[in-house]
Amino acid sequence: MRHGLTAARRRAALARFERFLERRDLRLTPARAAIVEAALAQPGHFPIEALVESLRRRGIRGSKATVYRALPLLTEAGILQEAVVKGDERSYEAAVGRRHHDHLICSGCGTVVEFEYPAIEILQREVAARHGFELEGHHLQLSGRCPACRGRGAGRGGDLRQGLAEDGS
Amino acid sequence: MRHGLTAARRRAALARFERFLERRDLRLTPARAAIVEAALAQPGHFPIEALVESLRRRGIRGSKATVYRALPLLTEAGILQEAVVKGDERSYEAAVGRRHHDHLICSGCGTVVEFEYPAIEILQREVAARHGFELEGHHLQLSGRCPACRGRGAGRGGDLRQGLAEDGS
DNA sequence: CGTAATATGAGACATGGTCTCACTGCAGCG
DNA sequence: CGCTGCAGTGAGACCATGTCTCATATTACG
Ligand SMILES: [Mn+2]
Ligand SMILES: [Mn+2]
Ligand SMILES: [Zn+2]
Ligand SMILES: [Zn+2]
Repeated sequence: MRHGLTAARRRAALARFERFLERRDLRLTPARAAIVEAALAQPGHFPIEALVESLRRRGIRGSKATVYRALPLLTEAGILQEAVVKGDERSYEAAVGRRHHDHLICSGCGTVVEFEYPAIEILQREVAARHGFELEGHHLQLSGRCPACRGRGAGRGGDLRQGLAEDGS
Repeated sequence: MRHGLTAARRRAALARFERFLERRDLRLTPARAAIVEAALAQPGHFPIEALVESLRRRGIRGSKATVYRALPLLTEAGILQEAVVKGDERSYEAAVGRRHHDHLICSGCGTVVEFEYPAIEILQREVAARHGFELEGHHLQLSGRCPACRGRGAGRGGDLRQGLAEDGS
């Protein structure tokens, strides 16, 4: 029933988005709806460019500008969340049926591991409170050498570019 | 004796850098030394561009390329540390006589508050270990509304960040 | 010195992301 | 039903940060 599930997810996301937009006096236009769908259809972590590409492939018009304009909305609506920041390019991931989590990245092969650690989240809120801040968000990204890369030790983070091992789904 | 102090700091940094470079079979060239000095002379958090600018102003030649090439070295040597990532631009800060810390940024006015919270650091190591990673570094950046901006309750009320309550499957 | 390895500098280049602006489609009005 | 006002859109010009190239300059060292 993999399909029924994603359909449900999509519906849920659209509903949520609609509510969000209404609160903001914005409209759920065809373009925005298409972006939501395409976003949810992306696998695991995806770079923005992939989303734009995807829209274009689906024949649906969708310009870079529109996508970039929509992203903050989707994020604030809780449909997407920023995932990994690698150098200059940010990647996102769906956030609808998922619990919040952060990322651990291998500096050797690029593998990304997700982790969920409530204790850390709590301490973050604690820190913010201690400074009188109202916490809105955070970005936590650990980096190190994965088991595999540690084994083959040696070569200075070599250049085994892109281990798209990811995880996603 | 503000001056004696910075001088000492500078000497310490240079010594440390030299040791580091030696271990790596690299040389402490005039350019690299100048960059170290200029870096330590920067105030608080500074964007890379400011460092380049500073070198140029001191009459010392120092090309963008050289600075960018040196930055990872200074960082690994523990003389600088990446500070805040705001949009596309990274800023650094001196790390010599300082303890490691992370940042809390106000989304309203941009104010940056530093905090040190050992418990979080420990948990991070815990997470890495749990996944068999050898932790090399991390980036933690909280964002929220500072006391001042909260008071002035200005716009942007909306988005109450999604809590942990979720689920959908 | 002489020579090879290393480092530097100026600027060309790549690239993610933002801005501009003409245009479109639709809600509200007469 | 035509207007009209305006949020929204799309194509691409534009911008800024950071990377690469390659000719030149230093350095180590026999
Ligand atoms: Mn993730
Ligand atoms: Mn700091
Ligand atoms: Zn790895
Ligand atoms: Zn503030």
